[in-house]
Amino acid sequence: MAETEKTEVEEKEVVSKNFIEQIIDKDLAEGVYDTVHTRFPPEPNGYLHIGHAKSILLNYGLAQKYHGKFNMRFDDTNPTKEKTEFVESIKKDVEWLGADWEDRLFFASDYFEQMYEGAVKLIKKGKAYVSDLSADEIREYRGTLTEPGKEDPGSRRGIEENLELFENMKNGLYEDGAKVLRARIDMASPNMNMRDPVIYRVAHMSHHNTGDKWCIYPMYDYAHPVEDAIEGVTHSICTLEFEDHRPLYDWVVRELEYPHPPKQIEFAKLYLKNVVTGKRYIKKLVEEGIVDGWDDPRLVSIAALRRRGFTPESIKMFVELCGVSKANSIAEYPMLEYCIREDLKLKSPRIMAALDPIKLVIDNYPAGQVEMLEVPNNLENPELGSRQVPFSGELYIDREDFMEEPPRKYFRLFPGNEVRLMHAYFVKCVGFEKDEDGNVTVVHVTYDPASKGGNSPDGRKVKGTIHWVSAAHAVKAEVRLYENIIDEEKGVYNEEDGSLNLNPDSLKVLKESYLEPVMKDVKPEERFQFVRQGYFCVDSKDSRPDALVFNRIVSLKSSFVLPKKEG
RNA sequence: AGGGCUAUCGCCAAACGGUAAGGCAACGGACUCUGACUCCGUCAUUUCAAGGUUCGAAUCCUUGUAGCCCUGCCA
Repeated sequence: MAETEKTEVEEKEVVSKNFIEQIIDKDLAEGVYDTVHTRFPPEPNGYLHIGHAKSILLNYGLAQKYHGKFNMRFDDTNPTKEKTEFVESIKKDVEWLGADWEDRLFFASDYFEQMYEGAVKLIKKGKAYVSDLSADEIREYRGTLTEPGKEDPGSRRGIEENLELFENMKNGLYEDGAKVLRARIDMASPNMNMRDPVIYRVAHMSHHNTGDKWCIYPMYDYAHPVEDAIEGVTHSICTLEFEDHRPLYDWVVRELEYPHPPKQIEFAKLYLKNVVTGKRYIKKLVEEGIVDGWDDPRLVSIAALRRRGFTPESIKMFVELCGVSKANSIAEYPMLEYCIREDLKLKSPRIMAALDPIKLVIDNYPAGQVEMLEVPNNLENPELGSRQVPFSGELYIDREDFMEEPPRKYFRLFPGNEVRLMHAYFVKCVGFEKDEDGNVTVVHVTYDPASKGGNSPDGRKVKGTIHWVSAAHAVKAEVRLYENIIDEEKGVYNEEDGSLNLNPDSLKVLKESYLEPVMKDVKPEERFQFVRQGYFCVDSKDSRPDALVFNRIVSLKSSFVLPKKEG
């Protein structure tokens, strides 16, 4: 006991901190901050996917770990892209993942007044000016990656005039695009973001939150640091592509003289190999009816993962396994599969199901007899209790558990072979029937009554144990099996036309599977292991009490591969 | 000489000048009433490359190379 405790402590010490935690530790130690306050700031312009889960869980996890706070904030500064529909779906997804923002749900648009005042302050300091340049002209004046930009004529305006013009912008005197407010920084900066970035634009458009109150809207680079500062965020965590924006972020908090300026830290996004996350691609799949909406179980939106049957715990395990760094990287899907198997292993009951059923007839079983067998729900977790399973002389088994001519090392049913019916009896194959197409329809066996419970008193062994359901008692269900929607051989994108390389077999629907009778009262989102088949989840969208639908979340690992048939 | 960032096993990722953790995957084997689980074993003499500093380098220096990001009135 003392021994194991010691090793556990040692193992804990080995767990190293990621680079963000190291920065936070340093900040705390040096007194830069005395608390940790993070936030998840999505723009409500689409559905969240697995990549967002990393950001959500990272930010929430840090707040928890350091006993700090985590805010939920919608970064809704561009009314042309945002919809209330998305704020609702995002809230649902974040909640489902378990990231609790308590009473701190915010909208950037709630700060429009303060942002406006901040802009006025910049103008008064001579740090911002109104520009008359068109979008095209601004681009021209900006210069290129190798040449410096030119001064904007508006830059020469006096403070009073800028103040007046900016107020006019706010009051709706100008058309969209006629004027912008620019920060005065450095038109010759090697960092393009510092070449007098636009910080306010005119847009006469209704906003999902503020309606028609405003016709000028702040740009991300100006708005974001202000939002963070207002909320008391300490560590503003974002993705790598914003590294070049950090000097601007720092410029804003400095010029606005916030007493406790937040700090931006960038980390690498989470990508999954052979997975589509691009909005326009998914939109196309939905429109073409290739997938059943944004929550199609083959997709990796949070809603899709939820519908497929992934648990929040498994997603959390996955992002933690992936780690946090600044190196662009692509995780492999089997890592996610590992996490859901690991999470469900002890949590979910294990039941028997014949997905692609064929009849098994026990020739010597007393006609009409039914035995009730007591079967544990999870051998590895006794807390899950047990259930009654009816056994009779006519069962369904899976088609793949019988072969007329077995290859070497095939342990299941074939003429003359004896196997165990799980939790029941030894049976020996004595024959089979085929239809006119040559498909096996019925397998005939005889059973050994002495082997009840699954072992023979004479000590003889069988190599195979197969699952079954009693035909007369079985519950019929639809079962959907999934593969990657992408053809993994070819990769995600077609090199010629940029289209997706789709896997035509990504969805396999089994209309007539048979499950144990306990399954008849199952609820949406309930999860089970179907013995030897994988983990399954009751579909929340299509399943009905009288027409059950199951999604396979993930198959079980298997080291068994059918040898190729010679010839 | 535009700027910024990154490079450690097939994939992720530690190591912070003291002699390459761990996980996923894979492969052996044991166990097994799930060909699952579990267990045991194998899997980087070498860290993008080449030089240099040092008793000692993945870590420091030099010079290269490769990849990602930046020229929205998007975020």
